[in-house]
Amino acid sequence: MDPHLLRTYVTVARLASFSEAARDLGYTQSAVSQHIAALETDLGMPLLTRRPVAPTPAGERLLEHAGALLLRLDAARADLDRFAAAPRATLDVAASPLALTPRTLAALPATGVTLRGLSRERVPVAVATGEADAGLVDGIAAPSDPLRLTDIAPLAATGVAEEPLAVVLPAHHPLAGRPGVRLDDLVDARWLDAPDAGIPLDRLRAVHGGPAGRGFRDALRYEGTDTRTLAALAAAGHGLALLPLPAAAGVPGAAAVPLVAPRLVHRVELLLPAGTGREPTGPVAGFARRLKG
Amino acid sequence: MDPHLLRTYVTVARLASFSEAARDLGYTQSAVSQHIAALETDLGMPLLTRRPVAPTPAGERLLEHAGALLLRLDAARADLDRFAAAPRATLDVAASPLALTPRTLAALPATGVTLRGLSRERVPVAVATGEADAGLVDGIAAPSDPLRLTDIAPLAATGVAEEPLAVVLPAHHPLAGRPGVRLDDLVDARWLDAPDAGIPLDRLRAVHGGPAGRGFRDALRYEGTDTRTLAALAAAGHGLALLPLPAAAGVPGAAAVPLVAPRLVHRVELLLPAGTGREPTGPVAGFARRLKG
DNA sequence: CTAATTTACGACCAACGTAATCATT
DNA sequence: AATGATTACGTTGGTCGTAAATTAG
Repeated sequence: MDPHLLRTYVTVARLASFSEAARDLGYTQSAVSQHIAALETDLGMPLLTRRPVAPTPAGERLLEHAGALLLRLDAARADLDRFAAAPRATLDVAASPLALTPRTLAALPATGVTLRGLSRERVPVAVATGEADAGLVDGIAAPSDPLRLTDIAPLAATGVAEEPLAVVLPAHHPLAGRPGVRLDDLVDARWLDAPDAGIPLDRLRAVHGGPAGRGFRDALRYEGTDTRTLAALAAAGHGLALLPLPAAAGVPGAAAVPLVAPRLVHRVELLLPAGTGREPTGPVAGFARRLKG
Repeated sequence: MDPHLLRTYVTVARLASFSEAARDLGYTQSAVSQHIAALETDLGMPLLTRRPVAPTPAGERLLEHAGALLLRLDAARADLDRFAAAPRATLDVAASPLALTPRTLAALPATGVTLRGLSRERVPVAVATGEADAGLVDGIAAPSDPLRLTDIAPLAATGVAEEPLAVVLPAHHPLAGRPGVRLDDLVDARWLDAPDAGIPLDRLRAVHGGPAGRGFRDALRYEGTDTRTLAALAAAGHGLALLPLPAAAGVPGAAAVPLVAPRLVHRVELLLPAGTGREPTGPVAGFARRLKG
């Protein structure tokens, strides 16, 4: 269970080839073979089938563990490096698309900022591994409830914004004129599945019916990150979309109907590296202060 | 950042001595010294002060990471071992004290059960590291909200019981006759701090006022795990206690007043190792089925 | 037959122990 | 002075690369 062996293993599994992995890692193919053999001996079970190279069921299981493990390892090193490093003059912010509201954008310093748009899952990773100094993630939750983030490393999360949710539907939709809509009424509707631009459908199913929750069939899947495109798709009748009310309002040809039940909000949280140490300094501190204050 | 070095490091930090750590780990003191030196060189900063041996600020930070890392490592190995192991004939259940309700106890098989009482934090660890086949944890949460557990490894959590909460107070207390009580009314009261037997005070502060929440001063700290003792302390006027209503009722000399605001419940969850693999078999499966069904 | 993994073997490096040295109380 | 951490150094075991053997498509 040496991290080196694990890193080799995940690379082999990802590339589905010993030789490719060797090239990728700067090893010889023989070394890779020995790594895998060592792991399989250590754990007492085969992890990969050869020709074609694919993880066995046990190997699949190991992949989950190994990924998280290596991530934590990188996060730990990054955190310690950051601990000793000189205070930074610039600010790298990782943000999921819907986390960029007028309010969060206004809090960014005027100069020296790099803004990196990432998917929701990758924002905490970027902060933990030191690729970003701060993160902004969005998600849906009950009012004043924290977001459920996968905790890679100890990160401090602070809520910085909560806004109502709205369903975007074509202007001619029967529910378009209503002052509010219940999620129950839309279980059987066709939805747009846009995990990066909007709210992922499985989150909807989760907050609604639990894991066994059927419903919320997807009509069309949009893999981009542009909210306007998503709203346009909804306006064109390709399916319903769930967006924060401010983002949903003012789309031509579409109506934004606030979601009134269940009581959910769109929430944005600020992610900063860990906690027990001293307070952040420099641009990060200013950014955090403007967001919280 | 070799796990061996990390394990040595946490041991040295825990025992505050190179020689003691060496004895504990079966190394010579020289080897321990070299391990620490290697770590400090690798990370480029001192981690421990010598004479007395104590972690530096950076070392403190590393301790957090290292603990989680080593735990995950153990969990991964245990999970893989379990994957290959023959189906077990006995059942080891780890449970926090208040998770043992009549309902959960009734679901235990008649024979071949070992029940291990642990603190709330240690139950997930026991399941993840394979010390237990299943876990029962309790905590407070909003109705039908999952508990917030530290995720050591991928564990499947299922809610198995939710019951109202009640404040235990002396029979002569002014609020004793009331049909219900609000937490707001009790912020300034003296509370019993019994993290293992009852609800920890910081959880109360967290659900109430957030991290800065003052109030809920502790009058007496009880470190045992016996709920009857806790109730007796409350009856004797040593402070208030928060318990699940069934556990709080029927205590001589004490009144149990249901908590009506905020809307919180005492929740018990069943913890099973990971998910993506096949379904559990043997006694674990029966236990889980009886609890869920 | 060809492409790719495994095995054999030798060189090198890293890890540990013994023992001497150094530092702190 | 005594306790305890560090440094020096020799031995051992493990890791990697080269190259030959083997296997599967």
